[in-house]
Amino acid sequence: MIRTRFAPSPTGFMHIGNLRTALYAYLIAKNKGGTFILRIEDTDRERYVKESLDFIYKTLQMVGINYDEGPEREGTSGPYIQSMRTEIYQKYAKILVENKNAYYCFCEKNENIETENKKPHRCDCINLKNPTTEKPHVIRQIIPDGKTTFYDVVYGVITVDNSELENGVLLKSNGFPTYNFANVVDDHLMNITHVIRGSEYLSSTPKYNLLYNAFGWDIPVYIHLPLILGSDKTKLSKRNGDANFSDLLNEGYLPEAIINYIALLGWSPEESEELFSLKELEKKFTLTGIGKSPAIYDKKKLDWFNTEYIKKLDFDDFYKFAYPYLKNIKKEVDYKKIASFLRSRITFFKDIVNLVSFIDELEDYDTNIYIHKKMKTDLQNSLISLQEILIELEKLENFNFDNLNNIIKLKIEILNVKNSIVLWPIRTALSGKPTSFCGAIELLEIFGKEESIRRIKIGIDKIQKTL
RNA sequence: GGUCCGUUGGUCAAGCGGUUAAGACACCGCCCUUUCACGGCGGUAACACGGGUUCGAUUCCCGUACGGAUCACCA
Repeated sequence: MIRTRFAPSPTGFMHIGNLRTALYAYLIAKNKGGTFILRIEDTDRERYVKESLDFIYKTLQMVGINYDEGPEREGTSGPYIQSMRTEIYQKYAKILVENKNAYYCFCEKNENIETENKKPHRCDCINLKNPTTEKPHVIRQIIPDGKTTFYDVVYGVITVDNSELENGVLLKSNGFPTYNFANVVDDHLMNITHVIRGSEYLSSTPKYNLLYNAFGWDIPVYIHLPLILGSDKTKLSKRNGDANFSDLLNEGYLPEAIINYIALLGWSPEESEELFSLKELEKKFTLTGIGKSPAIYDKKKLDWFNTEYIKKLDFDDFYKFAYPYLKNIKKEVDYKKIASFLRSRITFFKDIVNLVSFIDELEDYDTNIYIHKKMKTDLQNSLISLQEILIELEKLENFNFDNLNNIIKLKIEILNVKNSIVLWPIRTALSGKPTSFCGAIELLEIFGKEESIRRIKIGIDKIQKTL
């Protein structure tokens, strides 16, 4: 039975990289009917940010990643918040001291870190005969001589010389465990079978193995995930594309689109299909599909997923999301009709604002937009079309699609011209824009008699002035 | 700087000794069409470099270059 966990620390926003780690851990468990656990690693009291816990819960909930065990959802090995387990870590740290796999250390905290010529911490505290534990101290791991080899599912066999490894702190002087230690203890106590985390932990993995060995515990399966980089190939940041879940939501991305996109950042399915719901991902996820080279986060593709998911929305949901933007239209128009035209034309719901702006206000426009090579229109024939159609519109009472369609078809026949020579000028006069979300007849219907005639007259007037 | 990891089109990526080197996004063109969009069809574009191994290397090995990670009483 597979048991995986997502173990975020509540120190900030839910970053896209973290979300992907959560997603993969979830998928790896669910693909095999396993258990997915959420564990909060809040052992750093200084960096603790209260709101970030909410971000974590809310994000997972919104994207549909439900944990089987975790805070508020206790399973067999809780509590799942590390700050509530400090005695456990202290107990296990003492066991290691008794084992001679750890020792009390009274060294000063290493504040100024030099990046060059760093030597792993080794100190004489290890030789102290009867350390007085009343004095401030930490407990450090003892790194034996030799080499450590481990296997990672995506990166393969990796060997590191132990001299590279530090006698790392296990228990801080304030009694809290460090990440490394709490992580190992909890993963064992919670029976985690597969450890899924970012590849930045690759180089500290040997220390974990040494810890497992010191306790005589089984080593879990390691699955390190390639990094996600920004557009400039450096670590994601505000400058190169940013990416935390709530920002993306605010920008107008749907949770389904975000999940689908990040699922494909570092993993590829066996078939070439790319549009997957969470449920489908659960079925299709494979360890062999995980790549090892870093992926660059590119919003262009996310945009595409978003337009796809918007198109997939059923009309009622689409309308629900579109309504806040549609209701800002002052003119009395048929929102649902407009919404139906918008469906395949937006990447974000906020795009509606610009697409629809001409409805309330006919902006001043250049008569050049009447001239369209492919539509075979120029100012002269546009003028004639508008003048001719105006006469008919003034006679027509009910501006419904069929009526409008009939008189326009008839007019086209009488004038004996290409459809577009009549339709393009109408569309242009009504919208005042080179493009619009629907065509001439639909616009006439939306605007109704009075406004349609007003705009066509403006168009006629403008063209006459230009000529 | 030490150690570890990576390198297929602009981006995501298949490939796992012999292929016309998939597919997706983006871009361009054509078709459809009353504009735009949707949809359909097509196109441009890649194996970082140098040595090996091999009958044959994108694929295996070794260097080089470039990129990244890590080296905290942070996770």
